[in-house]
Amino acid sequence: MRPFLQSEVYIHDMVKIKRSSDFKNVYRYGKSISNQYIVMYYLENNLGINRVGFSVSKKVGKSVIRNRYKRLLYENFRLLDRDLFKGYDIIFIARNKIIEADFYMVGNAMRRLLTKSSLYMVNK
RNA sequence: CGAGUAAGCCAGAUGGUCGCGUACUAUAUGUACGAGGAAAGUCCGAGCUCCAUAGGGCAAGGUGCCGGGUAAUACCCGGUGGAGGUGACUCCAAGGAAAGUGCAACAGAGAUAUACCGCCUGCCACUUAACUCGUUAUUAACGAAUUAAGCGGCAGGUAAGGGUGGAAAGGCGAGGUAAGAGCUCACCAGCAUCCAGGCGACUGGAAUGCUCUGUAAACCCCACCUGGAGCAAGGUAAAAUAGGAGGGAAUGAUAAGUGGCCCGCUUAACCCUCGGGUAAAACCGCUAGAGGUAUCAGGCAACUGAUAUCGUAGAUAGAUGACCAUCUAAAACAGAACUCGGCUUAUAGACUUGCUCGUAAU
RNA sequence: GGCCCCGUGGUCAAGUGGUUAAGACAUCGCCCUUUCACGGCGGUAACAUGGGUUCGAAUCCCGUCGGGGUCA
Repeated sequence: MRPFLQSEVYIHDMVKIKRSSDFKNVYRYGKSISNQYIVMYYLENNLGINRVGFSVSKKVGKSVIRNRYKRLLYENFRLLDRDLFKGYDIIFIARNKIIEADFYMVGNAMRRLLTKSSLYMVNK
């Protein structure tokens, strides 16, 4: 795994998972949790920061649709990231039913998953 | 006013808060720029890169009225012919079936030539009728010959008519004939030759000759075009047990490049020497290009030329989003991935212009 | 992103212009059996889609849609 120095990390920067091996690692060893719109995988990474990846299957729609829901997932995660415990790799996978949801419904679904997985600092 | 037809244009805007990619700098509360008309399908054509500076032959594939435009095209423009529409106008893979081969199910007598029915002629047999002759005889009977009609058979002529079929030997009329037939004639249709016009497709005209099924998005013939692969090409640095560099041997046989085959070309192996520890990433290619806009000139037009002016994405888990306010309600199809020219397909709503037809008024 | 292949009943599939689209499994009904299975008889059910060529198209040509493979 690539060395990642602590000094490069800014507090509110979003770090994305880019390597195929990282994705496979999370899928293989991480825990999964889901609801009707989203599937979430998460795994401790011992880096002190959160890294996030998004995946939208071709079955969801054409490229415009897929890009839009990736952005909606990204934007919602960006708004929630500051209230999360740090040190996890998280992957969100959109399910087919997500095309029925708008921005707020995606955000609520994501918040419920993060609360259920105890990553969300509710009391802050 | 209504209906229609053709062409063009836009593809939410403005403001605020948070956020993303690239470039730059004075390095931070920074500045600038940041998806489409189809970015799509990947159907054509090119640039570019590698393989011979892309070579020869066969095969295979594509295009297919004519002329022009273009880097090129299967695209575009103008024309010809055909089809549709009252019209504006639209559509057409539109060479050759008279070079040859194949196929044409079922139906039908017969499918590229036929003779089933029918019509006509001749011969034979039978029946009937008429008339004549002979024998017996009162009418009448029998026999023979001739003629006519009918039915049947045989031989021949015919392609008018029948009914099938997508298609049946050019159409229709008259003459003609035993019956018929382009057999002959008039008109019409088509083909060949000729003359005139046009760069040409083709158009017009007279005479002579001829009458030919369809199918080439069946094989084929003719004319023209096409070498293969694709930015995951390819290169730089780095690099192994498989990769690289240098030198030698060999010019046979083998393998690879070469992705239809053969020839040709290039490289490799076989030996010796050098150097070297990572597994999937980094960088280049990567955006200024057959570019856009305006004016003038040429051209019916597509387009071309000159001048001026503009600066316009470059990601690599892949950059444009979220929310609020106003515009009546912000919504259609849809996301660059090397680039460009076309085609095809998808598309809410809004706008502009030309033309045609109908109705009414003047 | 590039390149290529394939779509025939519920499933597997034959069919390369011509009569009603072959067959197997599955399914439905009847018979057989005390019942089930096996077996026998019969039925339902399809050329992805839109055009074109042709007298005639699952087949030939073009477009669209869907599915799959491959290339570092």
